[in-house]
Amino acid sequence: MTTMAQIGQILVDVPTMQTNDPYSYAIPAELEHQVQVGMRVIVPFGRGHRLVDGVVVGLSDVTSFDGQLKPIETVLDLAPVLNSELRQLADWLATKTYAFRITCIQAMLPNLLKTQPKRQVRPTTTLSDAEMATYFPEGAPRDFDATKLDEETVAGLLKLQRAGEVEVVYQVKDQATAKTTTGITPALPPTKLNEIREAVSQRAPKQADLLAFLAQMPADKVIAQSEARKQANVSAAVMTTAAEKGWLTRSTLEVYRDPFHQPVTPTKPLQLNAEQQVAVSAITTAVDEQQTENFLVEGVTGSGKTEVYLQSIAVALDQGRTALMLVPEIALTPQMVNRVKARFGQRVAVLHSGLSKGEQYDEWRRIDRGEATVVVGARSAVFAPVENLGIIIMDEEHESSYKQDENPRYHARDVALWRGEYNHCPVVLGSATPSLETRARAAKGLYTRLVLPKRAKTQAMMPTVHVVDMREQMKLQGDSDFSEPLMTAIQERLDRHEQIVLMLNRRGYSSFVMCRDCGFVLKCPNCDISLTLHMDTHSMKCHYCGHEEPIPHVCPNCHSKKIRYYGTGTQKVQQALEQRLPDAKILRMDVDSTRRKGAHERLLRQFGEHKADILLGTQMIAKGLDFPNVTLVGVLNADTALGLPDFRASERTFQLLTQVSGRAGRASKPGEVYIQTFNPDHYAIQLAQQQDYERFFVTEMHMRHQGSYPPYYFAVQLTASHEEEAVAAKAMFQIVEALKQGLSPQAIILGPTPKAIARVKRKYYYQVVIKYKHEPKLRAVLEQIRQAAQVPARHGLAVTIDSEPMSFM
DNA sequence: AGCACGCCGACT
DNA sequence: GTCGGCGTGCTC
Repeated sequence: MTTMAQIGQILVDVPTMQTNDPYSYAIPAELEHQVQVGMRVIVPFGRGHRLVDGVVVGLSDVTSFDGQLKPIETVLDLAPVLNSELRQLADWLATKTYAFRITCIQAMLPNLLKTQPKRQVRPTTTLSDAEMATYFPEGAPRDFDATKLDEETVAGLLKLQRAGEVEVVYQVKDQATAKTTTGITPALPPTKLNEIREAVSQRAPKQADLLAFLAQMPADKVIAQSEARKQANVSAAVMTTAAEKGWLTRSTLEVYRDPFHQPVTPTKPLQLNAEQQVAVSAITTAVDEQQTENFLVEGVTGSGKTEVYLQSIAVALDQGRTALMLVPEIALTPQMVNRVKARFGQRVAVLHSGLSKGEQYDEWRRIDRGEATVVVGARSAVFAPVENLGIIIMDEEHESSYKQDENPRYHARDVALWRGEYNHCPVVLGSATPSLETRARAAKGLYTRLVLPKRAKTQAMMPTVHVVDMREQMKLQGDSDFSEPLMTAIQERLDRHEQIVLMLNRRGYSSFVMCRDCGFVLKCPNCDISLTLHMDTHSMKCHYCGHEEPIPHVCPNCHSKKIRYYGTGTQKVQQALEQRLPDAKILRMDVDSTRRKGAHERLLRQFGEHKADILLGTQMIAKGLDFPNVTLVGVLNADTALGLPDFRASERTFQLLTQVSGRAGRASKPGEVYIQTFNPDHYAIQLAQQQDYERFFVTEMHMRHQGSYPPYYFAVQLTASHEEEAVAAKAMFQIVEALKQGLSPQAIILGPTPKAIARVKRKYYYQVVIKYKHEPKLRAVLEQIRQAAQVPARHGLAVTIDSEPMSFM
């Protein structure tokens, strides 16, 4: 071995622009053999002895820093948690998303690997009884978190600190703990154990059982005590006796928290149809040849995309490579996971937010150790530490949940493409309704387009889609959530014992209270949006900050009693439906009814078992569910999304309607879809009715071209927020000034404007959007804005940069 | 982020 | 004259 490095380059966990580059730390002799690049460490940082955590990103013998180096305090890991690929990815991501490097690294690691820094205070001398009683009522040392203590205590403690009577100590706690259980191993050779067994008293049959069990155990194997007890059929007491008598030794055994303990029945690859065959062979050729060829697999629900994915993955695995499969969070139902597990068994690891932190960590370790070679997960799984990737799949690539809406504001698709290039492996993007960006890139030849036209299974007929003009319905029967044609169709299904899915766009978005006399709308005192009526709690709630107040019976503005609900929420629709169809069983599924863990799956299972006739829900029902007995799908208000001030409104509406239509009519029963709308002539609705994605793509591309929107232009959105509207507005005007100065005249600057919902959680939001084609100075200008935003950040001004935002709202 | 240093007004 | 407010710069 060559001489060990003397200096570690550490990215400290202090997200600022000045600490975005690594700092040099001395490696003490006793840590020389432990420290490796990619490990987490604890280092002293700043004056005093504040401890922070950090990540080793380099080792060297020299440094350009000419001051006194501080030594690394502790090494937190036994093995690196970030390999070379992920370290490079973090750097790329930081540049791409204008985020701090350490923030990117944290986004890549499981939550449990985040340390918890803690401050404590303790007396340095003997304090008076009064002081002890005031400041250390529960003894010393005590936690010192200035944000949680009252001002008086903080001030008092700081005073004592200045006087040198107390000191602040720092701790950095590593949360990463593996779950353990007691393991046992035979302490004596089998012959000896058998001897003892024969000598043991007749009145101790259980001890004899255990001895027999131990005798047949492999000598060097450790098994869980609980497992041994089951197999030998003995109690814990017998185990303890055996340990005391020296027959076995106990040890600590590391176990995984397995989130999917239920057994799955293995499946075999299905017979492919011609188009599927073409797709699989194109993809697997790229896998074979280790090419960074990327694919767009276009196929409607039931066209057999998943089978194409699974068989392509199988080829990668056969070559000793690994696979990553990304799905939207909402589609990560046990149904989906089981399908992959059924094909690849123990090799599959699952990563998503439904798992506990411990389970996430364990799945992550199984991947890290190479024990799992197929990873299925939501957005952040794109950072899974799989090595030697042979294929990356991203299902439902158009889903907006692939974009993270906090720092780092990355799109999982971009990360997937980066990793595909790094690993020389194909990336497969799949969707029935690809995002315009992706479809446009396929048109340019950047992705190979593979189309799966038919329904794979029974050639089930595509559903008939009816558009119901609600303006006419209004004239005919007044204000109702249900049109006549839809009600008739529902009744038919009920008579035939078939099932119905009804979708309401957006949770209670329009269920606000309005005064019919003066038009007054009850709004949240903290946020700039209407409060939503919740009949379950009999209160008005704000969906942004959670503010809650009683339902008004008198208008606060004009004191009229005609203050009523307006618009529609799932609960109100459910009530109306129950009234009109007293015999139908209705299941409601929205953010409120699925808040509890597992509620989502439970509701779906109930519906699958036909314990209800009608499933009523928000967008979430449009995705990933597959019930053969559903022959009618109704969209109650197709327009809500259309009216939003967003360039993607049509795209979203089209995707949603197409997707939900796919829920109707599987197997042998033909399906019908009713779309209720006030805009029956809108192209997004018309083309969704005709299920004509290609024409929608062409039409929408034309609209985007007209409006200079993505994918014709790149876009960056900047937001400034502050408790005082004037501060946020002023900051945004200054930003716009800087942009105008720095950018070329070709750059289109939209704004500054207050955001569509200008006030959320007591803060005002202002934004600007830059649309551009070629703007070499953009990075420099944005970095300068980022730099300048640091000073006012101390006074609560938050500036965010979102490259390629999902919407301009 | 969090700490010290330094510059200002209000107090013993 | 000093205590303590906050604005600013720096942390290997």
